[in-house]
Amino acid sequence: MARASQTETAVLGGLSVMPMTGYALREAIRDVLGHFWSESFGQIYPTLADLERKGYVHRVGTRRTGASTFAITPSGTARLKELLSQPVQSVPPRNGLMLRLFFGRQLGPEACRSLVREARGEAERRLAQFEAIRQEIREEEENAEDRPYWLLTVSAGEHAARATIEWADEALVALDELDRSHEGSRTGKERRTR
Amino acid sequence: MARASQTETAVLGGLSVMPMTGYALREAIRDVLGHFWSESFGQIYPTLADLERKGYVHRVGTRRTGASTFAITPSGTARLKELLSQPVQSVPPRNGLMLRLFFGRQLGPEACRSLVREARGEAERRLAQFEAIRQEIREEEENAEDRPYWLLTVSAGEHAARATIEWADEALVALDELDRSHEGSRTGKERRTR
DNA sequence: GGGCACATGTAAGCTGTTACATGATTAA
DNA sequence: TTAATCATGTAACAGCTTACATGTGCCC
Repeated sequence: MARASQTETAVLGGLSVMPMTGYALREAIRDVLGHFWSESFGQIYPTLADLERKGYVHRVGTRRTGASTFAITPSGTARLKELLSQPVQSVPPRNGLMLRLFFGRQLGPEACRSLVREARGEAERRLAQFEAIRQEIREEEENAEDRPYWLLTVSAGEHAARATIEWADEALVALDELDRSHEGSRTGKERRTR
Repeated sequence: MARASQTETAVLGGLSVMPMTGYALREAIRDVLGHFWSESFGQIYPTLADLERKGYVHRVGTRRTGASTFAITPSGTARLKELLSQPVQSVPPRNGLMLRLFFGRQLGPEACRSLVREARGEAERRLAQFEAIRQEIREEEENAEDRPYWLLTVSAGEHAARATIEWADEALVALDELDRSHEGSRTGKERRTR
C-alpha cells in the first residue's frame, strides 16, 4: 500500500512504452513528460524495488556492470490500468507568480511588469520546446499506438503556454495604465527607475 | 530560517490587506486565492507564532474566547516586500490528468474522452467562479489599491480556464477520429459501450 | 588518466497534510 | 439543546528532494 501513489503510475507507465533502466526512466520522464510530471531518483529506485517484489516488473538482461533493465509484466500492465482508472488527485495549487502578483501592491507596478515579462519569456520558451517534442514524436517510427495520446498532452501544453502569453500582454498593458493613472504623484524619472 | 518559505509570504500578505485571525486567514486564502494557493491550519498557526516571535506581526484585540486578531507590523511589511522580491520558486509539476492521458493507450479512447470532458467541466466551473470573484472585487469599496493586482490574477485564471476548454474541444475531436480510424477492428456496439 | 555520461541506492531532512483534541459562540 | 460555525493548536505521518556514497564504461 505504501509507496503507491502516482509515482507507481509514472514508473509502470514508462515501462509500458519500453523496457528501461531506472536511470533511463528518469531521463524519459524529465525530457518528455517534464512539463507535466517529475520524479527523482530517490523515488524511482525504491518504487522499482517495490514493484519487482510485487511482480509488476522484472529485470531483463542485467548487465555485468550492475545496471539492470526493467520490463513490465502482464500483472503490471493490469495494475497500471487500474491505477490510471483511479480518480485524478490534484495537488493543492502553489503558484508563486500569482502569489506575488496578488500582493503586487507591495512590489509596485515596475517589479510586477518584470515578473510578468519573465513569465511571458518562459511561456515562449515552453512553446518552442513543445514544437520540438511534437516533431520528435512525429518522426519516431515505433510507438505509433502511443503517439495520438502523447500529442494530446503536447497540445495541452501549447494551449496553456499561448494563454500565458496572451494574458501577459494584457497584464503589461494594465500595469502601464496603472502607472499612468498615478501620473503627477511621482516624477517621470522615479517611474522609470529600475 | 526554518518554517520560512512561501507560507510566510502568504500569511504576511494576507495580513497586509487587513488584520485577521488565523482562521479568517485560511478562509480568505481558500476563497480568494484558492485557485492559485493553499494553506492548511497546520501551517498557518505555527507560522503566525513564528512571525509574532520575530516581531513581524502582533496580536490586536485578543477576545475573551481565546481568539486573537493578528496585524502586520512595519518590520513585517518590510519582510513581506523582501519575500515578494525573491525569485519565484516553482514546485515540480504533478499534473494527474496529463499523466493519465500520456499513457492513455492503456485506457482507450472512451475513458480518455471521459477524463477530458471532466476537465472541460471543471474549467467551465472555474470560469464562472472567476466571474463571481471579479464581481466581488469590483464591488468592494475598500482595498482600491490592491484591486488592480487582484484582477491581474483573476485574468490569468480566466485565460487558463478558456485555454483548457479550447484544448478539450480539440482533444475530443482527436479522440473521436482515433476511434474512426480503427473502424472495422471492433464492432460499433463495442465502441459505444460505457 | 581525466572527465563525463551512465547507473544504483540510501539517509537526512523539509514541507505540508490529516486527524485529532478542545472549546466558545450563535442560531435553530 | 443541539448543530453549525468560529477558533486554536499539536502530533503523526506521507511524500519528495537533496546530498552523498559508490562504481562502470567510454572517449579524448
